[in-house]
Amino acid sequence: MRLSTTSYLVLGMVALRGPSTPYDLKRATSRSVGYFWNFPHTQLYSEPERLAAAGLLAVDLEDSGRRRKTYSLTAEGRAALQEWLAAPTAEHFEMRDVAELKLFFNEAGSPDDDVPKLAQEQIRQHEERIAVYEEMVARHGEEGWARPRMITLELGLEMEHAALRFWTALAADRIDDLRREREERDPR
Amino acid sequence: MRLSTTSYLVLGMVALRGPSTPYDLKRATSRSVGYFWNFPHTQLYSEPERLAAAGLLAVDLEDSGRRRKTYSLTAEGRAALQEWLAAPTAEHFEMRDVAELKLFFNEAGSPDDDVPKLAQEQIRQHEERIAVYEEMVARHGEEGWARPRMITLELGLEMEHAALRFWTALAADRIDDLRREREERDPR
DNA sequence: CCTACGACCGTACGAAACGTATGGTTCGTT
DNA sequence: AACGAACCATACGTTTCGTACGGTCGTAGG
Repeated sequence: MRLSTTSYLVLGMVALRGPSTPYDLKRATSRSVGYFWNFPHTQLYSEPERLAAAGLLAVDLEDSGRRRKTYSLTAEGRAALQEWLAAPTAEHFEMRDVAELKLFFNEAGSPDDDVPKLAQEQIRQHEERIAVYEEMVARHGEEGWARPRMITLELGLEMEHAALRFWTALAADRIDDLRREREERDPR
Repeated sequence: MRLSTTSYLVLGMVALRGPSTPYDLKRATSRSVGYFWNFPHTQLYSEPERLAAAGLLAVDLEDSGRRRKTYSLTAEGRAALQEWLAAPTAEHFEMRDVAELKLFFNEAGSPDDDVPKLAQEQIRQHEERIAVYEEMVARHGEEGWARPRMITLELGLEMEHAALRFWTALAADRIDDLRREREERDPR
């Protein structure tokens, strides 16, 4: 069976947390690995099933109430995970940034300049995300998270600051442009 | 009909370039907007068809040889694009970074430390991408590309540098760690 | 010319991912 | 005990994905 990156995400999560239900994974991923590997939560129900069918996870199902399924790592699962971790990674990260797209197409048809609004909102987004990350750094620092997991927050922060710098500078530029235009129309 | 971001990407591209075939779009996007909105090239054959059916693009098909279809923007298409450009953008960018995932899961099961290799390769990737972007800045500067399109390159560069800084520092840290371990085992 | 070959171009198709919408479960409150 | 809010699980129709194949064109050598 063909394993996707999301498959390994599931294996990795179960490896880190021990036996987990899909909902456990959902909560755990939504505030960690979900930030740099985007996916819909329904994958966390279907994917473990596939992995169990392939013998990489073991299922333990509770037959009353919520009918929770608890998945745990098999030896094969652990081996597959390690193999993936050890394998070379040629991929560059992939991005999907609507705001940047809009910026790119900006004067393609828009008579009025939508960029300042766009920049404003992006600045808000990135500041908010930075706050989230910093809060996590503080909290998990206390909790003594393992190094590799802490460190990914640093990368997140670097990226966010880069984006924030960009949109901030862009907004400033636009304001300068506008002032300059105004001065040209009506000098002094 | 429901328009996706990719739909607007197509509309935007046709708006910028004028009448285009899917293959034109493929070449044009692969070295520009494709860097911050990832998608498979087959979309550039199916999506314009959908847009044409919705009246947002007009088709002109050549009936011999390659049976090329040339799409151009209709008034409705232009209106849809402008509406989208003017609409507020709440989204934060989305990322998919395999390397970061591997870093996150690192000691989850790996007896040997795969991080230095991982970092090494990521450094290579990002340096390469930076070179590509800088080459584009130089070339398109001469060609007099419009401002908004030039400026997205800046964001790309900011992001790449952020990632590069991160992986470089990480690699340096690891080397320090290893030296420290070695010294502890065999002081002096 | 004519043919062969490599690069260019287009699309079909099966598999996977997506995301919404729905319905059941649990728990705390009154 | 009845209710409501938050919690949890999944079904299902739609879209996206990516590979793999087949046709077309330029060109270079015969």
